[in-house]
Amino acid sequence: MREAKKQPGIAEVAAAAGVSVTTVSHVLSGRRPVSAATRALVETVIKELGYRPNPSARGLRTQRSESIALIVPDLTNPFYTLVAAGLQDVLMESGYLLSITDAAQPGRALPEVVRHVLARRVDGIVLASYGATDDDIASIAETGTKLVRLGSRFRADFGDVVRADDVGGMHDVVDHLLARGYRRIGLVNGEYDAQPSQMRLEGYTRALREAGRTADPDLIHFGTFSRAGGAAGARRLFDSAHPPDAIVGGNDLIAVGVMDAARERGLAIPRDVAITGYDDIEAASLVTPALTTVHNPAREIGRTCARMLLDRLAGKYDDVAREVVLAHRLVIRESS
Amino acid sequence: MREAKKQPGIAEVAAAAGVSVTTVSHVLSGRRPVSAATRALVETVIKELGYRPNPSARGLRTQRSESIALIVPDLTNPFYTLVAAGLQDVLMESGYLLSITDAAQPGRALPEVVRHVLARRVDGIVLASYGATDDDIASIAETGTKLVRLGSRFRADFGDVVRADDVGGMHDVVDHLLARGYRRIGLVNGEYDAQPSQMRLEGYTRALREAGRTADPDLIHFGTFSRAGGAAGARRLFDSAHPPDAIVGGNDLIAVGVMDAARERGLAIPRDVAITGYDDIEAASLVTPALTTVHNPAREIGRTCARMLLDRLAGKYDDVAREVVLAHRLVIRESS
DNA sequence: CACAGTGCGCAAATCGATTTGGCCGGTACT
DNA sequence: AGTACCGGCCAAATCGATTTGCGCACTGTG
Repeated sequence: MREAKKQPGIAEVAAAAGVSVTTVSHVLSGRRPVSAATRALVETVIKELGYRPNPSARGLRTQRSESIALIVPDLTNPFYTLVAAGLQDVLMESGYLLSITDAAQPGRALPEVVRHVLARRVDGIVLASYGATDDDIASIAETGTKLVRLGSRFRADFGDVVRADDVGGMHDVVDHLLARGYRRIGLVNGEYDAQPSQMRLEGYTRALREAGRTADPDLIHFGTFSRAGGAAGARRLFDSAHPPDAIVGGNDLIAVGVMDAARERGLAIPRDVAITGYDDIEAASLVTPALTTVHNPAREIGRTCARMLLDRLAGKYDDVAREVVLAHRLVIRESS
Repeated sequence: MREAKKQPGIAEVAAAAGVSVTTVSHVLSGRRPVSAATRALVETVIKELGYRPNPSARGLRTQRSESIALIVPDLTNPFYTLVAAGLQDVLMESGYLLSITDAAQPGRALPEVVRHVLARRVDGIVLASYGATDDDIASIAETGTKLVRLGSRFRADFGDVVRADDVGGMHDVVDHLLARGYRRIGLVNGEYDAQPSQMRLEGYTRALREAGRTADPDLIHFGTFSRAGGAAGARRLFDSAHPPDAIVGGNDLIAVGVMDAARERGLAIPRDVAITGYDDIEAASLVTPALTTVHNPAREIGRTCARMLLDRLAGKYDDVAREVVLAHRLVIRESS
């Protein structure tokens, strides 16, 4: 452990360059013109000394932390890691710090997490957690922290929204199954009050309706967006009076759980029962048989969130909230 | 978008409580005694006003940011997300902010990432990237930023190290394969200069040696810690003069790639060839056949790193660097 | 009664940047 | 020639907390 060398401050730079601290600040921020000669001089001095402005001092004065927070329901869900990577793509080159928190742990529920990041005075929040209540959103809004929500229903007073076209995606899945001749199509979904669940349900029922069929409530199950949740839901469907010949999962993790359950029952996939997922996480192509699913452009979603947040922080778009809907893509593999 | 309400400062709190800002600060920090009555008064006022100290102001004065950074080679590797979750477990309750960066993107290589987090004056860094050079480490050390390295070889002047017992883990895997009667055991490993690669190689060769056999260099391959890398390495081994009857992968992702390659060749697992992984990520239990692997206590590793960093920041242990080695556990499934 | 000791609170300096008002010399315009 | 303007720089105020030296009032002791 070597000893810490004291980092130079703006005053040292100014002294070494023979100018005032004001001038140094101006060449850094470009808020006022500086002659080319002076600018060059200051810049070389900065480089020589390895000067980096102290973010605390800057933040104190500007009332900005140049950091944004990502709040996800579950960090181990690969979909969200990809979103995080996409955010990082954009944020790092803008010098922003990205902090990532999941609200999946006991004692680390959403209100706590929100308090935590608000206490740190982040400039913006990307909120991907369905369980968010109006109170959660309100507590963010009243601090003036910019907010972009992921995959939620748009509300003008709740900030921007970035989401994929879940309704359309699920519609495509069901269409595909119908085209393949499956007739009793069940749905094992995630949390009932989660927005993605609702939108995927909507796509499912709409596709059935447009095909002149109607959804059988016995074949619709809500649980959690997890492998265990999928297995539990599938068992219930398999045990019903008229078991399904196809099950669409609310996401890929659920679909994997459905596969577990199908195997327990000795059902062959896709002969006895077809199974589909949603998101197209890495694991979707790993399982056997490979999972038919809908590709969700997670990384692009992350990038889009970052750009919207940066635009907002730059004062663009004034106060009109926006909604961006990204395209999906059906990926047909072996499970259907 | 509601309008921002101005957050109260310490001065408002002091005024409302009828005391000086000093006193408020003292009840917050406990650095000097405050009478019980005053303390109670101040605390209720703080709660009423919803006061939160401004981290920039505090950081400016204390020269601490109360934030730490995690740098991983690849955020989409589930092992690292679990480490991140473990860090978060410990850090959040201490009020620290965790920022997570991967160094996997073009234009986002390790030196850049290190510069980025150092510019943000984080208090500590958890570095999980093998590719770290001495220069990278030195640039961290000279800023006085505390460092904990993950899975690297211990060096007293490079800060603390937390790692799993990779040598022992791989030893167990090979022992297990030998016990099952496999005789030509190949190794498809990750990056040659990565520490985990080296330690896993060591466990592999040592186990063979102790069994009175010697490692055949034709059966050892270095590539990348990824699915594609695993497939490529396995193809080479399968094409060699005396192909292996078992392949141990440097990690689970590699093992999955090896499976891909085995399937291409029409080899049955584990009859024609046994395959093992390392880390025990979620996907290891998803693939068919389920993967024999070594459970790596990722979350616990993350927690341990966080505790060590916090201890260091609290000034414990002075300057003596420590190494913590965590236990592993062989998980036998269907692929061997 | 005087004096040392102690618990508690205040005023002011400080951290390192940004930002604003103003000064100075030179150019353009009338 | 006089006035107005402007580019380029500086000095000083400011952001919101922490920290230090000091003073006040009260207690216990010789």
